[in-house]
Amino acid sequence: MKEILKLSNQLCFPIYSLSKEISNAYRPLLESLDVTYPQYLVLLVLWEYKKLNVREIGELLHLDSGTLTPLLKRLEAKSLVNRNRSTIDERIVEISLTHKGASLEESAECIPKQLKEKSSLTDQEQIQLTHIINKILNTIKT
Amino acid sequence: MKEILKLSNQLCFPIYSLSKEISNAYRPLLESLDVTYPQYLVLLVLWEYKKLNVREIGELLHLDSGTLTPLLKRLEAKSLVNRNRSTIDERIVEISLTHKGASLEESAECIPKQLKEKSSLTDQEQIQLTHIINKILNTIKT
DNA sequence: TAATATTGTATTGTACACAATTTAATTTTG
DNA sequence: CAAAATTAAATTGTGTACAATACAATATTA
Repeated sequence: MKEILKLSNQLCFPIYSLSKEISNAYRPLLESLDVTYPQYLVLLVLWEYKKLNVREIGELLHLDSGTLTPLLKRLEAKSLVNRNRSTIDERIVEISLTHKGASLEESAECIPKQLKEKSSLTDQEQIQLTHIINKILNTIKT
Repeated sequence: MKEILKLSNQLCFPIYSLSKEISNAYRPLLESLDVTYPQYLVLLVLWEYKKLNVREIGELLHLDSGTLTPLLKRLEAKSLVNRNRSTIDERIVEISLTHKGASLEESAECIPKQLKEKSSLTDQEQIQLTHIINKILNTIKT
């Protein structure tokens, strides 16, 4: 058995596991909002930027249209967002919050703190972690 | 706009992005083996442990039967693993490597180094990262 | 030992995630 | 200005991921 191929020697695996566990940790917190974790991320950027088209959301969240189109349709079905084709450039679909979607921000406010408590990290560790991850992200992109 | 809900203030998001980018970074390297990243993880544990049942693989990789059953069937269809129901306890399905699956380890040997180069991390940073991630993983599990 | 509980896997349903392709609209350029 | 190139979404197909459920086999216990 090649030592280098042992699971415990893979850097990728803890990251992969952690990402899944984070989604799982969000699930109960997002239940009251009736959204999934990726849907919550879309709401986050819409609360921040008010109005974005599909491409812009994809750039912010690193998601492509094959993921976003059905996800946004589900948010639309829940009356959380509006999907409107731009009249200036009809290729573009503008996504905006409905009143209901915008008002959900109030209920979401308590979520980040709850997650941070679950993570049990010190501020120092959180800064280190973000720094290292961003370093990888900046170089890994082909 | 609540500052705490800004995307850039979320710890979860870089982890989520990084996990996806790692899968993407593996894709071209795994193409020659004709496996996906989760399939590669299954092969990793099989190369290490030789023989595991479905439950054991799930515990090692934090995956449930709903994910593993079809994934293992795909590996079986590629003639990389055998699925055999245990004669001692017929509920158990033992997963073992075929000759082809075992021999793939040779070709995989070069992959971890290539990934590590893509990450551009120093050994020190890699240790820090693993440490912090494991700290979160140990506490986040409900 | 018969009734009950637990265990291990499979199945079903919903929701990402991304490659590849398609379609329509806009821009570029010859 | 028309042909070609580019752009933005949507669609299709494959493959995870997980909750919930089903089901059969084994273990427990009254």
